Parts: sequence; structure tokens; C-alpha cells
Amino acid sequence: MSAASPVTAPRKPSARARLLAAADELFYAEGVHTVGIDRIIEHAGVAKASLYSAFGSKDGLIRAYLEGRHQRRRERILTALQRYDNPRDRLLGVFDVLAELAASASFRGCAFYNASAESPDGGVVQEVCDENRAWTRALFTDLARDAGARDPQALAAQLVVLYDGSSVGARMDRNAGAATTSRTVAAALLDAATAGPATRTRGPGMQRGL
Amino acid sequence: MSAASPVTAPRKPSARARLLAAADELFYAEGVHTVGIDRIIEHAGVAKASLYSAFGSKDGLIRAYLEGRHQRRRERILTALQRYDNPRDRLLGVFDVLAELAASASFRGCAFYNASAESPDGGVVQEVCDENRAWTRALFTDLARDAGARDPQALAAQLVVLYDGSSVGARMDRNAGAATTSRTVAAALLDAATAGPATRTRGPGMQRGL
DNA sequence: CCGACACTAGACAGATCTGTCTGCTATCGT
DNA sequence: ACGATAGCAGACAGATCTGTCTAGTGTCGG
Repeated sequence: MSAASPVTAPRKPSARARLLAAADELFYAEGVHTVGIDRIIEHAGVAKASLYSAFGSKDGLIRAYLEGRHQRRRERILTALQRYDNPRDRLLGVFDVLAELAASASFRGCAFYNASAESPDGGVVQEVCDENRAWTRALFTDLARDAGARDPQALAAQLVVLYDGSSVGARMDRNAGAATTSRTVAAALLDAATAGPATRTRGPGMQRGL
Repeated sequence: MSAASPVTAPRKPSARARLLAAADELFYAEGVHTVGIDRIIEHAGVAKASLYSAFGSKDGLIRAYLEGRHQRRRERILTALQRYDNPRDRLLGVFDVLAELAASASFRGCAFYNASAESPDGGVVQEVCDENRAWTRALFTDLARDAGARDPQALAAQLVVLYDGSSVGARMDRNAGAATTSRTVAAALLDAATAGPATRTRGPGMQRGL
């Protein structure tokens, strides 16, 4: 009866997994440069040699940390967006995910920006950040196109600004309200970008069908 | 003919001033935690004892660095806003200042957010950051009120999100266009917030008097 | 049974960090 | 002329950082 299969009851995660979990927590909470190797291996309950065997260097661990964040962020957003059956709600749902995240006690802003702020400009951090930025931009562009925006790229640029801004605001002001603020603005921008171009025959609440 | 008066030709700035200039450059470019004391005193051409005599500790220097940034930012914005003679242009002018700044080669985002990202949560950095955030919010609130916004605080919250967002975007995407994007959105939000709510007879350019 | 493998514990090297201290020099007001 | 002040140069202490290395332990497939 006592669990044996590692699938149903993994007695203990691998050293690599525990390292990644510790890095995820400490790097995000205090900064990739502020937290030292010793803190991480102690928090993970792992030998130092295991870290260097698994990741090669601290930079390797930082990269793995950010790549893990990137992947989980994609999964979190895409999963949440499956709940909605129309493009408008899916687009605004991105801001709902952010609002939920920003309300958590451990929220400390964008992990990528934070890591970038304390890393040299051409390094490994920037690479992962660029991937993450490109993904977000592409996501908003796709959602804007699906929602019928006249100029999906232009609307996406605006939405990215709102998204980034509410992330900063939630962190710096310790107030998750910025996310709902940007959701409201995003809705208005979306409506304006799907309504008539310049001749301006505004039908209130019409473009709900798409 | 050789300059003598320190007012007309200050032969050499004080050690404190040179230290502050070096800290401003290096801290902003590479991060307050990444840059060590030795780098700063070397760049300033100053003895280590002078640093500790003038600022007490590295934290003291960091605080002075951020306070200097805060003060210069206020002066820069308020000076630039004097150019405009109407509230609408003054409000949008804040984004013009940001656009100009973001286009400079040395732009690396918000110095306060950057420092905050690599500093412990309750420390001296947070204090100066809070002051800076409060000032920005109050500025936008005043400008929104002067421009005749129905709910100045609500509009200010939106403008702060736009401002933060374009700062992040300009840094992370190495593209100053985010500032003009947010200026455009800000103009639209301002117009929407001053026009009639639903029945409101809108008088164009009426509240110009204040 | 045994060898490969993953991991642990910790010493160690070498660099770098903050902060202190001593000693010397130049300038300036009185 | 002289003391005070400001600054320079650099050694030094003590902590901390990354990264390497040795040696030992436990587990598991064949």
C-alpha cells in the first residue's frame, strides 16, 4: 500500500528540480544577482556540485530559471484563455490573468524585466527576455486580429504598453488595481479599433458578435 | 586670463559632486548592486575615504543617487511643461519628455524601478521610489484636473499605467516608439474623459481658462 | 554482486565586496 | 605663518562570491 511508483508518489524530486524551484523562489523574490549560490543550494537542500553538474554555472541556472518562467507563463495564459468562447473576452482575459497574479502576495513585477535590470546588456538574460517579449507581442497581435481590429499590430502595441504598465504599477504601488485599470482601457481601445474607421457611425454594443 | 573664480570656471568639481556623477552614470547603466564601490571611485577619480566621508555608506550613495534623479526628473518635466499654454498640451507634454528621453542611447528604463528590482523590499530604495511614484501620480492628477477631466484621479491612474508601460517597452524592446504610442492613447483617453459622459453637451476647448 | 550513476558534505582557491585606517598633500581663512 | 579642512593613495580586515575538487553514500539495472 505504501506508494512505490515514482509517478504516483515521487518520494523526492530530483536535485535539478529542487534547484530550479529554489532559484525560482529566491531569484524572483530578491533578484538574480543579489541571491548567491550558497543561499540557493541551502534552500534546495542540495550539494553545490549538483548545481554545477546540472547547470554548468550560475548563468546557466539563471537562464533555466527564466526559461521556466517563460514556459509557465505561456501555459498559464493559454490555459486561462481557453475558458472564453469569443475573441473579445480572450483578449481581455490576458489582463484578468495578470490581475490575478498581481493580487498574490509574492508578486514582484515582471521576472524578466527584473532580471534584465541587474544584468549586462548583451548577456543570456536579454535573449530570454527578447523571446518573452516577442511572444507577448505576437499573442496580442493574434488576439487583436481575431477580435477584428482594423490594425492588429497597432492595437497590439497599445495593449503591450498597458500590460507592462499595470505590471509596473502593481509592483511599485503595491496595488493590484492597475491591472483592472488597464483592462478597462484595453476594452475601450479594442472597441474603438473595431468600430467604424473615421466616418464614425457608432453603434453601441454592436461589435459583440465577433 | 587663466580662470580664477570658481564660479565662472570651477577648476574641479568637489569630490562629492564627482562621486554623484559617477554613481549616476554607473548605477543607472549597470545596476546599483552590480556596480561596486571601487568602480565608482575609480571612475570619479576620488579616494575611497572621500566617499565614506561624504555619504557614510554605499546605501547612502544609492539614496543620494536616486534623490538626485528624482529632483532632476521633476525639474526636467516642469521646465518642459512651461512651454505649453494650455492644459491639454501640458498633460501630453509629459509623454513628449519621456519620448525624448527614451530615444537617447543611454536610456535604460526607469532608474527607480531598476534599483527597486535588485533591492530588499523595505529598504532605503523603496522610500525614494515611493516619493517618486507619489509625485508622478500627483502631477498627472493635477494635469487631468486642469484639463477638465471628469474624474481626475481615475484618468491619472490610466495615465500612470501608460507612462510606466512605455518606459518598460522602450527599454525592453530597444524602441522608443512606445512613448508615442502611449501619447496617442493618452490623448484619446483625455478627450474621452473631458467629453460628455453620455448626455453631456460638450463644448470644445471651453475649459481653457484654467 | 557490481559497476554506473546521482547525489551529499565540505574543504579550498581566487576574486571581489564593503568599510576602516594611516599617512601625505594642497588649499584657504585668519 | 598656521591650523583647519578637504582630499588623495593605498594597505588592510573580514565577509561573501563563484567555481573546483576530493571523498564518501545510496540506489538500481544487469
